[in-house]
Amino acid sequence: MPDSSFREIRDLALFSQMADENFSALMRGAYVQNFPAQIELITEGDPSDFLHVVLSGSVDLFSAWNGRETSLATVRPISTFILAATIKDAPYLMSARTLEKSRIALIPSQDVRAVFDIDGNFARAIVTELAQCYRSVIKAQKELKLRTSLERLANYLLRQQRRASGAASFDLDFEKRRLASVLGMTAENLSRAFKGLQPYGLEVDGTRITITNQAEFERFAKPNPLIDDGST
Amino acid sequence: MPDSSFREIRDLALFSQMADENFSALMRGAYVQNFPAQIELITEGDPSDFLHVVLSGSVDLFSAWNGRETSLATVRPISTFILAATIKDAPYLMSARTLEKSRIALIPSQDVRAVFDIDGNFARAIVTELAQCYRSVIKAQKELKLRTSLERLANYLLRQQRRASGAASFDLDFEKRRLASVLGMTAENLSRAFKGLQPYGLEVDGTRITITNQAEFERFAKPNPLIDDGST
DNA sequence: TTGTTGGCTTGACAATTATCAATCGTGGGA
DNA sequence: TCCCACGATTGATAATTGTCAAGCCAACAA
Repeated sequence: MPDSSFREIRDLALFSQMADENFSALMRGAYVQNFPAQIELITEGDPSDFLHVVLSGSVDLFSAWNGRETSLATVRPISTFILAATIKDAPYLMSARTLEKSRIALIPSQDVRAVFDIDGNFARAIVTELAQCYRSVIKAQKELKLRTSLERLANYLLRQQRRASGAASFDLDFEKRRLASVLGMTAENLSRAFKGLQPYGLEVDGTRITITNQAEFERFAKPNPLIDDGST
Repeated sequence: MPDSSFREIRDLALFSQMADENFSALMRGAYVQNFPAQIELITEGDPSDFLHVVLSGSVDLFSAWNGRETSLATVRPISTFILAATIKDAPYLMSARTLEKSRIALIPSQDVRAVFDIDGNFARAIVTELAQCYRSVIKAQKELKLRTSLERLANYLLRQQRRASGAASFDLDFEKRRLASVLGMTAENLSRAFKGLQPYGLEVDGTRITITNQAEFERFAKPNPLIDDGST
């Protein structure tokens, strides 16, 4: 593994506090690989052989049942995914595929578990990470059960706006078909939802979003930190 | 705190491996309290002052937004809740209320965090617990996004049947109004969903459920371990 | 016993969301 | 340049789910 990747991973909160020798032990069995777009990295139900770290590009976590499919999350650099499966030595609950050309580090799960058992700092960092992940999913669950599709879209746009430094105009960061799946609706409905938000101060031009009436838009969306705040 | 409660808590996987002195430190600040039914124990948004342990009775975790409310989970003895908020020292994402008369142990969150920092075994046990919780929510999320209300009910009944030792007849363990909320539908729709499952081999008499045609019922429900298995 | 309460059910209707088919528009390859 | 592929959009329609109002029924208290 090249030193730069090594460094990037070490700087993650998950790995930054662990002992040098343990980090080295983890990296010994690890390797970095470049994947083209649209490659299925893992399949739900498979045993969790590797902890994955997205170094560049992006990855879609999704799941299928009975012929249907839904996107559950998008992983962007630099962060890990399927940590819980790795720790529990349990099968993946989600599949993963690259959305674009991506560089991914693979760390053998058994090494992660071994180091987890001997390195208290690593164990504590994992706790923080898992608690964060858990709370994110709870928020997603609340959003899905408490909001209509129009409200979910409106609040998603507000979150996206904040990520894009808060300006009235910003771009969607992935294709609408996938956004629809993430928000739990069909692509057709997403199209209509964009239309449905226009009376509340929204303009859409392709992938370009403009919130023309911030106050009115927020009055409709009713964002709530206990659902929409990414950090806490 | 009475010795018996002490013992029950110590036997939880979360606490069983930690050092005696650390467990004692945790218990020093803890106390047990009896609550009547329908008492709101915590409110979402409040700071997480205590880790809660349900010793007897049962607790409903729910959330509200914009006048709507939904049940997210039910906690039964003996287990903890709001562990993630306690660890992260972040506000509760869910409210909690007793469903019946309940005995609950309260452990100051700051003590939990303090011991977490010094006891590696405790930290590791927390990881296991959080990973478990995380995977449970992911499964709930998949169920909600991939299944219709009829399918959710059918699979819920199969899970309930397994919990009740697998016999064809068994009882619902909570009122239908709450079941509806847990499954993400209205009480009226739940009523119709029960009717809608009759052609697939279901009989309902009040709270008494009988699956008259197990094979046909499962053919409809299509249970999947990656959504419906409680353990993994 | 009678009356009341609260949960459950039912029917009629409305809103939301999905499905299907067709069309539009853009960007890349021949 | 033209054509194709693919995602996005639109319209028509159907399925699903929610809302509102009324009625049913069992538990409970007076």
